[in-house]
Amino acid sequence: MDTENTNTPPVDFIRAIVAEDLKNNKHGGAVVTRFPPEPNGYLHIGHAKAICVDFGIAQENNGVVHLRMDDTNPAKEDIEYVEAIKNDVKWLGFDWGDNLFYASDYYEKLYDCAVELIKRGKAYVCDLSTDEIREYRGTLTEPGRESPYRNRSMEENLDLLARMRNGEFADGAKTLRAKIDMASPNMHMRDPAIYRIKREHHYRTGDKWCIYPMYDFAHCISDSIEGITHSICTLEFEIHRPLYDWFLDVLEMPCHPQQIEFSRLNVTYTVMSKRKLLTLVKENHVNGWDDPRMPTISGMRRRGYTPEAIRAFVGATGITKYNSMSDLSLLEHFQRDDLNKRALRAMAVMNPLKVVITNFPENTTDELDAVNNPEDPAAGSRKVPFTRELYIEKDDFMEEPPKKYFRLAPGQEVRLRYGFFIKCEEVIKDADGNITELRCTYDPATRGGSSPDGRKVKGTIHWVSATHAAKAEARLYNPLFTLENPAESELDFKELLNPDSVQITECLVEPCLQDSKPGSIYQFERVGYFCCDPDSTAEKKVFNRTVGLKDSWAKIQSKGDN
RNA sequence: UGCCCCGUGGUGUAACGGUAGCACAAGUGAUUCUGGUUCAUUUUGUCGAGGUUCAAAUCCUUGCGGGGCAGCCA
Repeated sequence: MDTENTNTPPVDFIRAIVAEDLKNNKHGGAVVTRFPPEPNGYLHIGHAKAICVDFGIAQENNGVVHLRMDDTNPAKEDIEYVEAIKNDVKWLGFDWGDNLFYASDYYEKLYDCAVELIKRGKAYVCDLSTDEIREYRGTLTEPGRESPYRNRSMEENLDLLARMRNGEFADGAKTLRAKIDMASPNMHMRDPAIYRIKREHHYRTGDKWCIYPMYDFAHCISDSIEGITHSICTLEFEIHRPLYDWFLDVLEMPCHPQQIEFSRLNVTYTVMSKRKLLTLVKENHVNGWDDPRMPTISGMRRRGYTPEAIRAFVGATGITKYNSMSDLSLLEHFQRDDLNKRALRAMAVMNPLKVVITNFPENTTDELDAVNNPEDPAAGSRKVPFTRELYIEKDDFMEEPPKKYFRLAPGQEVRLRYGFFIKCEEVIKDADGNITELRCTYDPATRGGSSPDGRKVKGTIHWVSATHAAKAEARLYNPLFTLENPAESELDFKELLNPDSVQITECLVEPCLQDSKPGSIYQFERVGYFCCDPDSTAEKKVFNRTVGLKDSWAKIQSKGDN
């Protein structure tokens, strides 16, 4: 029974195919998948989906996953990328065990297959140039013409291929082509090239080869060699499937994996094409592949995204066969969901406004208890120093507050988180009328945050001690990844990388953050989730904002404006 | 205007001829020492037209719409 033509429901259609194959004992009960990136760039969130699918399907069925570097184009590939790929896959939480493979390890076998193809009269060496081949290929609506070299004898083809390999011909002078059907409505079946001459140093095989196999030829055979049962890939390879099957059939390979396609992950506001990401890196629009603005796995890691959140996002996004655009807010949801449970809380003031507690003694520090994570009692608590001079967030004070503003205002009382109730008594301004300082009084009876007389306060704000706070740098990436408005066709980097894509702010953080290590993630209370960046120094920590907290006040405000 | 794939709320996805459900987003209310979290609750959908059937998101025909394919890239 051909599972392909059975009416499987769209969701989990891959699972359905695998289950059917298992039921029919198609591969002797085995499930072997593979994740086959080309090491020509860093992995991005789109690859995360492929990784989750490949590993997920295997794990569900007690199968194995091969990590295979699809390195058949020496011009683009590099060892740096293979290391990054391994690192990122591991970080995402997947383990390929000993099953690390390289297509370049199969070059000899692939060559033998090419010879075999010639012997079976299914391939020929063609002398047409690139332009001529294109011309002979025909168009989408017209059939192509056969190459004048199509009917060379087997002996001549064998000899020519051997000489191609020996480097007797110039780059591009000849190609080995599959002999299929120049009139096929599928352009990929019109005698596709399977070997090209390319004198390029390969990062693994060096200069051993001057001919390299093409994807369509190398991929199916690599799959077959490795005993892959289900070759899962993205939709754009759908039209390649007849060719995938053709090679394996003609060569009568003992293992014939089934290629299954699903749709790529697309996320709003982000550009996923490796070519574009490479351009961003190469032209220094960003600071490398792991720039926190990049939608790469390494960029997201540096930004503070967690593997758990990414996996949950990918899981929620589903597997289908139609192109879709997933909302970034879904990713952010899973990120908040994960971090809310795990991230330690800390107080950090992004835009400081000085507050003097006039009735608090000078040169005195009160050590207050602060809960590290209200969602996780096991996270314990810490001491936060409270002094006469503090900083609060500028936004947390309004001289003329609109209705429903719960924070500090002249004569109004708020709670300092884990601290005291304070009341604003006086607003100090400079000559230009800018607010420079607030003079407040505190209620000593409210130590810890609640009043013995049962008095309620609507707002709770965050703060740091002016004498104990540490200076830090906050990097706010807005709104997300690289792009404000990803163009589909060509990149206009000036427009894409809006000037606000990084906003660097000096901020003040509570002293405990001096000990934070790169990679550690905090929730700055009422501000957002921040990840300590490797750029941090001993004196000054750098924090990348992962994602902000939900802000219902912004909504209230914007509604008021309308 | 060739061939292939695909159309379910704003978005992403379920429902193998039998009650169109879930999540995100949005709205409302409650709780809260984070305007966070949590809880409750509301709104919005089968691309159109025919057909088969007791019954269609599902099967058929057709129209419309979206995507892919003319690298010696993967």
